[in-house]
Amino acid sequence: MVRTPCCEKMGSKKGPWTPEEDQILISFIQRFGHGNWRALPKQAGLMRCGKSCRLRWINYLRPDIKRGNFSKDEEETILKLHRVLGNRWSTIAARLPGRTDNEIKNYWHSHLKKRLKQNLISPKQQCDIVQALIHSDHNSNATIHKPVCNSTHQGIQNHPQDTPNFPPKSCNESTDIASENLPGIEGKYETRDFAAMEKMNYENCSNVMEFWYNILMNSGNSIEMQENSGH
DNA sequence: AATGATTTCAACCGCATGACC
DNA sequence: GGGTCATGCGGTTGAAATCAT
Repeated sequence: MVRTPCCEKMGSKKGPWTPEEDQILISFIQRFGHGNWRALPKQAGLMRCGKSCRLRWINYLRPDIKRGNFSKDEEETILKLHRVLGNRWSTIAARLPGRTDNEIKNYWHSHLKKRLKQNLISPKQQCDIVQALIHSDHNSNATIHKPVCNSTHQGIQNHPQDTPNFPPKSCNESTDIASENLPGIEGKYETRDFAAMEKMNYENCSNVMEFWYNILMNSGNSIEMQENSGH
């Protein structure tokens, strides 16, 4: 399949945004919103492609962007979530209000990456993180985010791309699992999440906690665990 | 002060996915 | 069912800033 380019290559400006361009984009979005990014630059009178406008808005111009240094709490949150989720920056960003996936990704590569190797956590700690995720989701009515199946029995240390045979070849169809079939879990699953689920057999799990824990541990076996354990 | 090395981060690129026709 | 479009995501790049010598 031949894809058309996301924007006209000819005449589309690249490189750093000027304050004037920023102002045009902000004014336009404040007046008309951003229903169609592809059409936006033409309508707003910007010599940029829609993709560039979208990125500029999301990563820099949005009014709710929190700028400045990361707090200790934010740092810890990123570290913990990364252990569970891997390089799923947008999922991590969703839990840090005002921070963008790009910002977190940059911060990770420039500041936090070095700490990863010397800071592996135990399965018990992973379990704690999963509990925290689930409880925060229950409290906020947010969607439970899906960790990737890339852990080892030593604790999660690999990224998906570092994991051989991941995702499994047998799970290549894009299968959505409706929330009604997965009590306690909202939303759809990505293919690789389904792959993880297929591996550990969801039916063997008695609760959400166990389900996530099994995914994290990349285990085909059920484990004994009670939701809210330790409380 | 000069300069080369390293770090930071905004922006770009290519790919995946879902929606629509 | 297949093609196209629109969007979102993660990886990468490269210019600017900062640091070390």
